Amino acid sequence: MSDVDETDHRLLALLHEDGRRTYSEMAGEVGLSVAAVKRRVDRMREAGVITGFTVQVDHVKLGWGVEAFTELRYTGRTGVNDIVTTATTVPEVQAVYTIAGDPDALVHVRVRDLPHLQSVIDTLRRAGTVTGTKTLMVLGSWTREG
Amino acid sequence: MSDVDETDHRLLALLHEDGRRTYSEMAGEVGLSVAAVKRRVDRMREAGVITGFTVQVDHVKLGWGVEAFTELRYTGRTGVNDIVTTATTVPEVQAVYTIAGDPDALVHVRVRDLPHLQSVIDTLRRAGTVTGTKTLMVLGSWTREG
DNA sequence: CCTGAAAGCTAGCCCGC
DNA sequence: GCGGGCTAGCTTTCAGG
Repeated sequence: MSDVDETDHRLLALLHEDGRRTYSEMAGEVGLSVAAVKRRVDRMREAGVITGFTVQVDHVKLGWGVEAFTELRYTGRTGVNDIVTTATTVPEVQAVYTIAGDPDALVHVRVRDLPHLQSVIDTLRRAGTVTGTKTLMVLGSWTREG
Repeated sequence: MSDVDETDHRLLALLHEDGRRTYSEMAGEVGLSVAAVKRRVDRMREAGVITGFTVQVDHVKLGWGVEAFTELRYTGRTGVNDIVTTATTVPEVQAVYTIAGDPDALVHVRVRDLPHLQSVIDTLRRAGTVTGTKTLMVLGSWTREG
């Protein structure tokens, strides 16, 4: 398995705060050489511990100010893949979580406004044999290190 | 407001795929000079459209293999801030969403195992005047660009 | 918005422990 | 296996046009 030591965790924490930090800056923080830091980061990418780097965006400033979670319930005949496949093809869907118990899935969506939300929910409702949905409107959110 | 044009959106999409992409690579993609790309990215950071850059991590490989959403319900006397403050001080909490209606909040947690999950839920339950919780265990997840 | 040059960074070596 | 130091080439940065 992946052998991630204390120094690796510190590097991950530094990259979590700022994914564009330079190797030389991190080297100074953890007390290693630039080459050693690069080797550790490369190794974590190779091992799949680091899956990538991304930009964090304020969606409200881009006009996508409405966020919601929709709980999905569907019949026993509907496979999990049907739901996930449909949901992932809807661009407004940010994430899909399959759940043990009730509901069967939780879908995180981000939309421009309420009519837009309604159309997305309608799309989800038509996926597979959905027996019911319940949508939780997000009023405010806090994300670690957002 | 923020004036984000088509080129800016293409830059955001490129950075979303790979937050460590170089300005020169993006310049080639959008057909601008390196300096022009840097100025646009700097401007978006300044405007708050870009809030930061971060690394994406496979938490399962780090031994945090259990993920769940906990719905919280609390009394009218409990302020939203009480819940959010408590939740954000719990390191296992990834995100807190305050919700319109029922439940009052949705908390995304990531833990090592089930006993660990139980202790986190107990902590949340003691926050403010929580009247009830319902935890949705995540079996599988898909995240856009995860 | 582009060009150009200096400073800084990255990526790949070799070497020692 | 781990680390450090080096260098060539690229990237970033900040003038100026």
